[in-house]
Amino acid sequence: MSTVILHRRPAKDLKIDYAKELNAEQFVVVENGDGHVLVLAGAGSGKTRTIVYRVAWLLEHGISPDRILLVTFTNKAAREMLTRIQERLGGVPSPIWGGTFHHVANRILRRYADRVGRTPSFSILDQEDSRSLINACIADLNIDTKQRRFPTANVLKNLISFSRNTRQDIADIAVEKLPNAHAIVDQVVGVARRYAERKAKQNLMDFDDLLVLMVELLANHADVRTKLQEQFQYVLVDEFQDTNSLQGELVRNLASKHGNLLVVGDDSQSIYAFRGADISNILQFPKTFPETKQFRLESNYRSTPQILKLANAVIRHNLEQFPKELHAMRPAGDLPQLIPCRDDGQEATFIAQRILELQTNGTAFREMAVLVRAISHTQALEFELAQRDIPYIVRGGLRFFERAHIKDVLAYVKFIANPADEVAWLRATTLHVGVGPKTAGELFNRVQSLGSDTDLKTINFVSLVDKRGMKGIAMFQAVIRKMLDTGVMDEKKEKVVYLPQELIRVVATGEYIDYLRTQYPDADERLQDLEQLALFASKYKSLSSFLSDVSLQEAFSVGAVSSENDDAIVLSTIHQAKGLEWEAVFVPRLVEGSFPNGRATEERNGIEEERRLFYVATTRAKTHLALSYPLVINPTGAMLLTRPSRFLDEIPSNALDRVELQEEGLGNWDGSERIIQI
DNA sequence: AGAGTGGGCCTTTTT
DNA sequence: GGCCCACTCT
Repeated sequence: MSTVILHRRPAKDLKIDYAKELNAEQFVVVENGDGHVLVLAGAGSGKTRTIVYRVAWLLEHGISPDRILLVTFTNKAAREMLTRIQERLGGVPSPIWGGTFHHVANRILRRYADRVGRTPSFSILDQEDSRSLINACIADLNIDTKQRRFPTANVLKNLISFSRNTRQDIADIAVEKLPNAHAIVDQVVGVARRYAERKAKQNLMDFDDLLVLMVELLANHADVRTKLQEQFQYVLVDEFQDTNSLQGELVRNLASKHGNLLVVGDDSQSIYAFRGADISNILQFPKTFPETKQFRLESNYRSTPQILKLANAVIRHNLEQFPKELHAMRPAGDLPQLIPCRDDGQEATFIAQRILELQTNGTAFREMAVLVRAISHTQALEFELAQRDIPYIVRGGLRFFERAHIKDVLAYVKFIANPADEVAWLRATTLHVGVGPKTAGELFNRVQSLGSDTDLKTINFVSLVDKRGMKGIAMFQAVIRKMLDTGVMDEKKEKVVYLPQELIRVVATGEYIDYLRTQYPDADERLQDLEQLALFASKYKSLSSFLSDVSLQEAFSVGAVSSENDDAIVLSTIHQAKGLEWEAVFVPRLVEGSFPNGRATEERNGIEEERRLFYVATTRAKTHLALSYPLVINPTGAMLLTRPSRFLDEIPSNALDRVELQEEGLGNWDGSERIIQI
């Protein structure tokens, strides 16, 4: 292990007075962040602040920005941190390597794609793309999906993904997770293999490939490994509790030359086990690196003591965790409320009224959030908010880049970027009348067999299909030709380059408009989305960086594109609320089956993860917290009686303010309840 | 045979 | 509200 000696400037040169701007716990970390460092940071303890100041400290001590790797859970978090650092230091000359694991891996893999069996123009599959490719593989292998209740592409995708992220054998995972596994395990393995082959052949990567191939790149190519290990003098990882085996391996590897690996996390907030997150990364860290310095951030600046008391009371029921105690630094506030409601409609009414009440008392809409276990739980509330003209933004669920029309247009663009991409081809061609999966697949194979060096412009697609598909394919080809016409030679006269914005324009101003109008009643709104897409694309000069960002940025959700600064309530899944905070937080639908989620309940350690989710949700609140549940829900038509969430039983009764809505009798609570007219 | 359409059914979380 | 499947049309 090599030791790095910093060239420390005298303290008077520093722009930031670290000791003054940080509390003692945080300052110790910033000052002693060299070597292997584990920071156990409770909710609201200034984790982000600590990382920001640590990076600023490194920069102020002469570390070059490009030698710092800052891995965060979302790209948004990385952007925010880098912005804050720049503000504090008045600009940073060259950029820091910051972003998600997938983002960083993508950036490196573009450079070394040939080492992992791809070319630099590889495309990235999102979950829907993977699903359709897996479906194609199932069809390829002539598997009878009906006879033995073969798992759907979605289930298979999750199995394959889980096995790769946890680095376990797909057959073992299948046996563990599928009821009838033994009869079909060979077929499952076959699909997984075929899927991998087709991705390689078509120059595609799914999200997991970014991590797997990155780890393989380091393992198998000593020159690349040496270069990267040399480069990254300091590696910092946020939300370490949610990293999986591959990600743990990746940072350990990258940091091994200089030995400066600082990880920050909170085991109580680990909520991604379903995607292979391995809590032992954080629990075993001190054992892996015996010289690890351990620090704790236990002062909570975010929430009132009442809110913390509630959160702590519930999380205490989890057995597997680091012992820790969060101290509230804020003065006392109101008790969190518990509101039983007749049904989800009344629950929505209550939340809407309470939102207006809070706003009247001076809390801005943007300072309020409704956090749900599943995005579908916002339905009744969305209806209510719309009726009352309360502005809201939905985070979670379908993202902007996953909407059908956006993906349609991007399919054309992806095909231009990577003509071997069959997924993109299938999507774009089958939009046309008379062209289905069969015609599209056969045509694709014919086009590919003409040779990869054949110019797309000169191939006549139409001559390769029979009558029925001709008209549609002719239209498709016309669009492709127009797109190819926008290409220009790059400065070095080596290859043709395309501007993403121009490619989008060609598609979105052509026959696709007619398709939209016949297909969707809200075609006009969708056309506006396409304009937003073109606007977003105008920031990019390179096709591959545009397409990478489209795939890897969690980005804005639907509707949030232009209203980033608007004053609106946030409706979000708890997963997407990670790391964020609001003055007022509502957690509705606290019934068994919804939260804790019914399926999670059956999984191993599922309840503990649900409880951590509850902990994350409640600790987002600064001042006001309202928990509610409907006594009846109406999912498909049949009324369903509910049972209140078990987490509510874990809260001491003196930690809650039980509210009775006075619209009709809601059962007999004791006389201590407050009554609210609704 | 393959494309298109209408009815029944379920709905976790994400890079 | 979206997805899968079965049925009908070309």
